[in-house]
Amino acid sequence: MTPEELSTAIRSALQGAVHDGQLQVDVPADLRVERPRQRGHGDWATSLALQLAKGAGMPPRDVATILAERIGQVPGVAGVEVAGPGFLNITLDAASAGELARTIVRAGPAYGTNGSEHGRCTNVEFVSANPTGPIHLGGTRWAAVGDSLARIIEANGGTVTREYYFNDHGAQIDRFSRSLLAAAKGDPAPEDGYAGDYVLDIAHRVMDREAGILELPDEQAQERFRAIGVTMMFEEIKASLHDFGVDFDVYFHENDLHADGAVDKAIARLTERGEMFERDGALWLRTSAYGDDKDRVVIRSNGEPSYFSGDLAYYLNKRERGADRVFIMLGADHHGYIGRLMAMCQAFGDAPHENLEVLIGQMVNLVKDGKPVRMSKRAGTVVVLEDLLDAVGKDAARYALTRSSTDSTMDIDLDLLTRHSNENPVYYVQYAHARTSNVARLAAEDGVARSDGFDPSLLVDPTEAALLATLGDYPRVVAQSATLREPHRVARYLEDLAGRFHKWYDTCRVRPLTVEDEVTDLHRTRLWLNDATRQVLANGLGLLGVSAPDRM
RNA sequence: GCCCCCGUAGCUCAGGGGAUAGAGCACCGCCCUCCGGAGGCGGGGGCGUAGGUUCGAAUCCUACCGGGGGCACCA
Repeated sequence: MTPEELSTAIRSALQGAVHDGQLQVDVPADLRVERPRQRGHGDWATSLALQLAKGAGMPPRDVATILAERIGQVPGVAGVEVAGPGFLNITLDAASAGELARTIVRAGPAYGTNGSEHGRCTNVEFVSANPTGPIHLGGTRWAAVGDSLARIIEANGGTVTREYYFNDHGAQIDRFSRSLLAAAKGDPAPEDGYAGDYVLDIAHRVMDREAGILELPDEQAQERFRAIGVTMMFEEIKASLHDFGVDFDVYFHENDLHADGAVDKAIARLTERGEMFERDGALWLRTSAYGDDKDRVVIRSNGEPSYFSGDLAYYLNKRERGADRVFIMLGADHHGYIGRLMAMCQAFGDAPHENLEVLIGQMVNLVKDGKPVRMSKRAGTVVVLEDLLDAVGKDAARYALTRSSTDSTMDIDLDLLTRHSNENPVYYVQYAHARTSNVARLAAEDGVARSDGFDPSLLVDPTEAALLATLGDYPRVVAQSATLREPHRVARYLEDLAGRFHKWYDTCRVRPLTVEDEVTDLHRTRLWLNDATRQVLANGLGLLGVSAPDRM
């Protein structure tokens, strides 16, 4: 029995009590069972009676008693107990609980998925780092989290477009190309330019590609450096993201919005809607009408479009390409941007926080010996995606960046990058998966086969009940991670599951102790449970973009 | 001044109102003649402060304290 099935059964029990006049309450829309923290409080618990007591005009324990009697009749429920102020603690019979192992194995990769996002197309824009250098830690965090979130929404049945906004239009590109030119000439980097070995590296590669580029007049040379250098940088970013397991469906160039008239179109649309106005020689969007602090310039008084103009066009473009919902993931240093983006959304006639969501992630700090380290090119403490990848590998890097909430600033310890340590919880989870693989392999050698027997009533060990209950939680974790946009919940869940598995493994053998011992249904049934665990670990790790190794 | 995020164990962090607040790491002590000890068992220690809402608050609200990040005709 899955927790969903149990919840449904409880709902029926409640409806029955209402129907028979035992209780006079509204049946709540959200009715669910929870895993009690304490052992001894049953397999599942609900505080339903406590919630209903007031409306029913009865003491909570009386409500609980009425419900307990009815829930106790549900097939598969071994016992119901009224506890404390009115909790209902429910124990399933082993057979009913154990059936879940077979359900999971049969569902395979589909276990935990659902259709709640079916028919909805979400455009997820993340990373979007400027092509003026490698991806820093902040962008790396978004790469991991954004890709996971995309996977999770897909697991909820949604269609996702992963999108990278490639900012190749404005002043920072000029600074980058001037920096390349300066580096090529052996001059120091411009005041407001970019420094670092990678600039010199790109400059050299541009010169290799285009011999004689330095013979050109500065202006033309700079333009060549821009065109070639930006493309090279872009390819590098793409390649390192790929190595990180993140591939975008669309790399969108800001330049195109300006070149193909998309900006003009967006402005025309907003003008039609009466949202634009002129002041001081500039063209403005009246974002203050929709909650923004102030109005925002779209075309500057010098005739140049502002950065914001690209956002207008880009949003419209995404919607016209079929996105029902647009996610934009930004660093905390951009939180001040939310107001104008939401106002823009509304100005287009869309629903803010429905058609558009801005997800803010806090910063990543570099730490050494518990002390913050400023990222400094001179000190060699700039850490980029490749550094993290080289140091700990894709799995550990992605896991570490995904396992905590994006609401918290994150510290990355510099020592981790040099120590190659096994402290990462990812190994705990991966090891559990490797163990399940090992057990399955050895069981097969011993002639233990799932197909020969399955008797879930044999799964009576407390560690088996705990493992089963945790396995049953997985679908809700996937659903909740999606609705809250919080991939870290999957990671935390996997750590819990891995722990339950390790404890079970320590207590319950899947294979006979020796070759002389007979293979029984207990062994076979436990193999089902082992394989179910393996499946869920693999499914969950997949959502994080982390591999599920058979050996470590 | 205004806005956003955070403050939970020595450290890094989970805990979207529920029972005795958890995990990893670190520290101490144990556990395979038995599926991989990258494991398991036990121990010490914690919700920034003060109010409020609630049968019940780490969780919701308010104020304050502390830390981080923002408040451009820059991108």
